[in-house]
Amino acid sequence: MINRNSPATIDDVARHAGVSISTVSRVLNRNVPVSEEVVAKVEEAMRALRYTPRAAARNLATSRTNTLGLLLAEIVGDFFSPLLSGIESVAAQHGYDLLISTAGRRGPQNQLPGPFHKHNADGLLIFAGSLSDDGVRDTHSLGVPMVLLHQTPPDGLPVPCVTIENKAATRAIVEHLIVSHKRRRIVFLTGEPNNEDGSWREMGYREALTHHNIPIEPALIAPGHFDRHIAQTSIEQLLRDGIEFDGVFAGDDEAAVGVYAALRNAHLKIPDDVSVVGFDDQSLARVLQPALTTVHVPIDQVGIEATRRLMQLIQNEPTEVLTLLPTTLVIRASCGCPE
Amino acid sequence: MINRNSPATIDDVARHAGVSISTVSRVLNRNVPVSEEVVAKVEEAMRALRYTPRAAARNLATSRTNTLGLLLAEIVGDFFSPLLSGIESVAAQHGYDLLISTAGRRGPQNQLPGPFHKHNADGLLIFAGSLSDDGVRDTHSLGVPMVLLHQTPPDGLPVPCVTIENKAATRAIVEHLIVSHKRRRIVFLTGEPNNEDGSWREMGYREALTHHNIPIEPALIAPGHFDRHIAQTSIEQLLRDGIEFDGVFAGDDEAAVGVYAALRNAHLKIPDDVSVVGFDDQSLARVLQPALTTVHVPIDQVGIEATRRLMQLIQNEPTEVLTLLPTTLVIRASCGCPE
DNA sequence: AGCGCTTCTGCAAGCGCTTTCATAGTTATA
DNA sequence: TATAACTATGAAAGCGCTTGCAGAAGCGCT
Repeated sequence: MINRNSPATIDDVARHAGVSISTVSRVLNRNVPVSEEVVAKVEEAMRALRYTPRAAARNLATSRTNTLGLLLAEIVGDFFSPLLSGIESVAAQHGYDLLISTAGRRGPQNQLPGPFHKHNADGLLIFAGSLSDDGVRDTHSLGVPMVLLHQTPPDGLPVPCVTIENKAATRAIVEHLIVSHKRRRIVFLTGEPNNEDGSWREMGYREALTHHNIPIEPALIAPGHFDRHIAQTSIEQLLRDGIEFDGVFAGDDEAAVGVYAALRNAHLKIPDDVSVVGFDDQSLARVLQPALTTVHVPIDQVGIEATRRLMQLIQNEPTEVLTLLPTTLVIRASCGCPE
Repeated sequence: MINRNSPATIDDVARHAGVSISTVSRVLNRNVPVSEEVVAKVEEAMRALRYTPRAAARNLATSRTNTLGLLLAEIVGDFFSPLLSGIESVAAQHGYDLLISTAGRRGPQNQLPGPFHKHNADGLLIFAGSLSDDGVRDTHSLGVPMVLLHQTPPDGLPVPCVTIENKAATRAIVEHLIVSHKRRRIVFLTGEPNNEDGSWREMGYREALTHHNIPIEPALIAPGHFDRHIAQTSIEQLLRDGIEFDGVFAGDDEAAVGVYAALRNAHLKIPDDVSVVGFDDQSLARVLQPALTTVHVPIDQVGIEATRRLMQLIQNEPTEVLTLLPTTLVIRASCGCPE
């Protein structure tokens, strides 16, 4: 075997097999008939030379990258693995690779990060909080196929968006507290200011209260930011301020952990003294004692659906602009129901 | 603005700025002096045409991809986010993008998956369970820079490996059970058969027992596979078989969740009746009641160190073959210590 | 003015592949 | 048997960028 320094190219294979490079290319792509005999020869040559085509060259020639870009705010939490695994599976199914990048702690960017500059990925998946409205507008105007996750496009731009049903589920879980457990003073822990999921959940909360003629009390609305420490601090503050409450909608499960801690430190019993509910149905919801009543979010489906939409976009097929995935109530014990 | 269908190329920029494409390239790369005046003209042109260079063309010309490949068995669990976030941060620092692929449920592969075929990434990070020993040998012989995570290379191949200290930490936590809590019949839940972390932990367990003259009882060693359901089933089986024990090393925190569930169902008190300890210090360790005594694993550091090693390899700098990251005992309440 | 330097810029040759077009070889049809 | 109609293959022109080489200025010297 001729072990040259640099890896084999299509030329080497062609020479070894005694055919032209066009033929090798055709064996590689199988888009045009090639005789059995030649295929065998070429494949043998490829094996002998340990040939693998170089992606860059194909990309340049075809002006396609077979790569999807995933842009995230940051890589954290229970959320992330199922989302990514959903995305990866669909991308792989379609023969696409996945390039990942984060906006990091700098917050939403106006510019796409380097890896995703135009034509370095065939399409983009943009997760909430990673690209500003201006950035979305800009990228869209460049004609890059993209879909937004957990974030709606600005100005009604026709950019597909995949997210989950927040409002009705929140309303349902809060009404469960009101109707089944006779709670009247229910704390609402907010998401971060610009978080759309959080805003919708707050609307659901308000609807539930209003529908049952319970006045909305600003003192019961405190920051949670989907963070256990912030949530814990908020609850401790309410307790210290002597504000009474008999229920808590934590914003999400992660925040519920903080609520549990604050309540435990104050020697308050869940659910006897206070009902607590979360949102997301993360794997820790089952682990908490008492088990957390929450809303199940099909986060892997978000990844799957978003990637499907993106594939359609790339293939110029029509696709829905808004995909709202259903969420479902998961009653466990923290609301007061028997386990 | 001339809005042609296809995006601007370096030629368009050169024409617009009245210079040659070489000059544009040099402005792009800043590797050769270019006069201020020309730089300004070119940058203006790039802005006007919304030019962004095409990665494929650069890659082809330079025969570098500026991309790192990350190969995983599957994307699951608490493990994954910090690992990836560590990797991503170092890669980004060095100007590298991250391409992700999973071996999926098919288990370790002999072949690299498509995206990573030679020269489609400048280097590879291979996580335990994603590439077989043959695959590692093969890829290494191709001269692809690579580092292994949580997996040692076969045949003492000089492939850098980054993993964590398992044995001493396991021995320490088991000895803690023996010495501080007078446990004598300690269950060991294993990892999956070929998991190296699991094997080292088992050695640490055996050492601890032997050192304290406690006979090793095969009946106390059962499968845990770092999975809460398998762990729960194993504990339930032991209980059903009437095998007595006063302590459990669960293998990892995830398995500890299953142990908690089994014990709770059997109305056994942790830590009064049985001490339970885990490994990893996942975020749920603090959430369990009682809080889980475990071993802290710096998983983000594994990602960071591995990526650093890979960068050194790519730059032909010398690098360590084995990096063993330290783990530390985290005493909480599940062993019997006061919280 | 002429010389050698140094700086900056342009020319042109690739990088490794795909793909159009033309051609040689085969088979079917009249 | 001549002709049309395919079929499998090859030649060659790109895809958009980098970079070695050479040439053109500009500079300080002699």
